[in-house]
Amino acid sequence: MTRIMTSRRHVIADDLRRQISTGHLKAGERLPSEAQLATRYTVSTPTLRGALALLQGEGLVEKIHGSGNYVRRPLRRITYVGGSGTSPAPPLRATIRTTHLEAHGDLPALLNVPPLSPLTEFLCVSQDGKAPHSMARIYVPRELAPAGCTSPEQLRARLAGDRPPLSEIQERLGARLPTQEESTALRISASMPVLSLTRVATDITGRVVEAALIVLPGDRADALFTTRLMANEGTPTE
Amino acid sequence: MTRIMTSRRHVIADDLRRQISTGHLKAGERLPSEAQLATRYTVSTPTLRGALALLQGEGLVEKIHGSGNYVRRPLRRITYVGGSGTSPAPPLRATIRTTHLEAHGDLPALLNVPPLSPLTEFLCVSQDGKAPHSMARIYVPRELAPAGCTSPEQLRARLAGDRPPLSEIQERLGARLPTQEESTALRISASMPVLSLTRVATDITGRVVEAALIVLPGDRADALFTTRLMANEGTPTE
DNA sequence: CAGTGGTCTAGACCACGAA
DNA sequence: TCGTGGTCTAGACCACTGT
Repeated sequence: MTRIMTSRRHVIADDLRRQISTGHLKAGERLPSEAQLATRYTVSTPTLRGALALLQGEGLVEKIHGSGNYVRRPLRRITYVGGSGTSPAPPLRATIRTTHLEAHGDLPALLNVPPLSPLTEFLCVSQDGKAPHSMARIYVPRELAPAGCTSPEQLRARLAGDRPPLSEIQERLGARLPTQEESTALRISASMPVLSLTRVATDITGRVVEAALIVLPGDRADALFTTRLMANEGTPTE
Repeated sequence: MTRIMTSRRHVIADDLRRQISTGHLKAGERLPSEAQLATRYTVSTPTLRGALALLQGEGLVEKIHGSGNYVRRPLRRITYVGGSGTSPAPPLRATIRTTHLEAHGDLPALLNVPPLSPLTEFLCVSQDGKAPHSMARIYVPRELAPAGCTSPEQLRARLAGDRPPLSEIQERLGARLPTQEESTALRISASMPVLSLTRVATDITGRVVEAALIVLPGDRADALFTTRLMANEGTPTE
């Protein structure tokens, strides 16, 4: 149908894509300046920038203002494993910032606490080498987060003791474009989708122990859920 | 930081967004032509189109080539419920096309069958009123899909009888931009992310009974997974 | 400072949709 | 056919990065 959609930027993008995939342009390498490329392809700069925007949207090229366009290094994929109540990827370094705040916005409903009740937030940015790989905000009722807890792992370990055990983990996933903050933190273009994950953990008393808002870059992350069915599946009557 | 990013298209987009949210521009209504809007805001057409592209990316505006820009109707959200082995949304009408083909590409690995083995594909596009809401390709080994089965539900019902019961459902989710086919079928812009879901159902003999590739539009769909934990959670020694 | 990308202009021409 | 959006040009000027 609309298959002959061969605008100039697509032709140029195809050519650059080929040069990248054949190793003619190597990972990390800087591309010629946009002006040079525009001359080479005999197009105007907006057209050439359109071609680069396509590649940027595919995660093949990273633009750095004032510096140039760079071929992105191939990225290790990460898989978020659902249902376990643990954060994205164990073997990654993470930068954690702890903040005390009061429940506002969606948080009271998420955590099932009154508005303005005290919470502790852990802002975690996990790294894989130099590249950021995920960003998470973890919220915990403050009384469950003893002072001195600087990471959710510490917290979980400390809570494992005399607290009622967890009973349910609910995870909601969506796809959207990143906020400006997210695209900066994850070093992705504003047009790269992110997998947005909201995880709520409830203990057997029905109390919400933790809510996590996790953002994973769409070009190198996915989420995996495995459900084992018991031998009682007769008619799944909704 | 880069908070003073007030380019013209952002100013224009903000103004149009406000007009939409205040009802000054009503849902379904056609916006003035791009030329008129460009004159009104005293910008060039590429700049105005940049503003519309922002709104389009947010799902507020739908462009129809040759016809105009329209305010999108507010959309009913749909939630895919994971772990149940059923397709997106029961109360929606679906258009189904059945095709016979041979396993190729990723399908042999997904279904754990030899390449070129016969499969049946169900292409399901579910509708909510006039708006498409999801798109799914469901693959079944052909010997499990008796002729006359024209829908996965029929199929499931027919298989419920003497077949070994299901034992595991694995669901992998990612966020990405739609293919051209998907953006057309789902009537979303090419820059609107989709939630991509791959579901594989295995029976207790280890045989893959069904693989489904499901695409949900990011602006009106999410996926929900609920995990009930048994009382054996000691130390998650991962 | 020089070089880079970011934004914008004021047109032009083409492709599509509806009457 | 005519009005719509889609693409493109050949510049201009601003903002950022690195030396």
